[in-house]
Amino acid sequence: MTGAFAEAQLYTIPNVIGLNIRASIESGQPLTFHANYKLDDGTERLDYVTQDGVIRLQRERARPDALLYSFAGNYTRSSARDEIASRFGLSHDMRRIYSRIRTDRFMDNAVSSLYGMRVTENHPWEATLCYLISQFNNIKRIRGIVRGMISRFGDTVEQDGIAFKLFPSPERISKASINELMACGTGFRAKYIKNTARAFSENPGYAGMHGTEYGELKNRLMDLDGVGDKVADCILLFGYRKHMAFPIDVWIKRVVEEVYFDGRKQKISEIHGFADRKWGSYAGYAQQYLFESGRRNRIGVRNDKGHR
DNA sequence: ACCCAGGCGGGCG
DNA sequence: CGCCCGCATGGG
Repeated sequence: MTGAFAEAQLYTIPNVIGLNIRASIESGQPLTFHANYKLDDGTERLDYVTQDGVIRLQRERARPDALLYSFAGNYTRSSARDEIASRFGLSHDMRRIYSRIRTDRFMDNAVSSLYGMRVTENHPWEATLCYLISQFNNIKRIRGIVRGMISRFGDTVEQDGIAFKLFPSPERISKASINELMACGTGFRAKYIKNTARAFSENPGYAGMHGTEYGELKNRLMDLDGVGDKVADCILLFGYRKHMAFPIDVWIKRVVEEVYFDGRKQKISEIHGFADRKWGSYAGYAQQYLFESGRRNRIGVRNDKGHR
């Protein structure tokens, strides 16, 4: 895909201060599963597809506050810029967010080491498909499955004689057979994916429920096949900009128990209550720093002798 | 061989 | 409600 952009015109988004692209796309968010990131000789390059087209970003070491971009597919110069600005949360008030989540030494450290990492804003269907696949799975394999689904089921777009596969639509996924879905490595999740894709394609309203209140939207999402408490919170946080959502997976559970409860086991409901009291409407941002910091430092992971 | 992975649905008490 | 179990698949 990279070569196709060699002669494409680059546009500029100026005054982007303190965006950590790498941490934002390597921290288990939807772009982790299908974006391509490279750092060569001080230049960062990133490309990813949506249902609408292809986005390519570039940033040079000598101009760290300028995001350069190009696009293909159905994007225009301004719609591509809007996609990038929302995707990377360029309007997020990071000073306020950091002042609310730097509640203790661990969070202070996490913010320092991951400074500039954003909670990205992704399309609801994209987030839903990614986190349906994520359940009882690992990040490397999730990447393979999501990429496989893009190459098998994504619409083809041509630009300057080069073909691209876009992010697959719920319509196309709902029409795939269970066997076709299994062939991508989805395993027991194939039925969830097919049923939930059908729900999205039969009810286009799912794509535009950003205004619905958190609790009500969570209930709606948990009606979908394969969407439980954790996947719903991921969709709310990464797909609907609900920054109070606090997805609790095995990593978050371990980190919270280790850092805040001296290693004592806590119920999921207790951790939800703790996060809500401690970080409130910024809990989702706190979660993202807890998750990535805990994962990088393997907080609470036991070795083969059963010791910590 | 064994363990684990950004969990969930169904069945049971 | 809460708890427990099976679940596809591949990597360490």
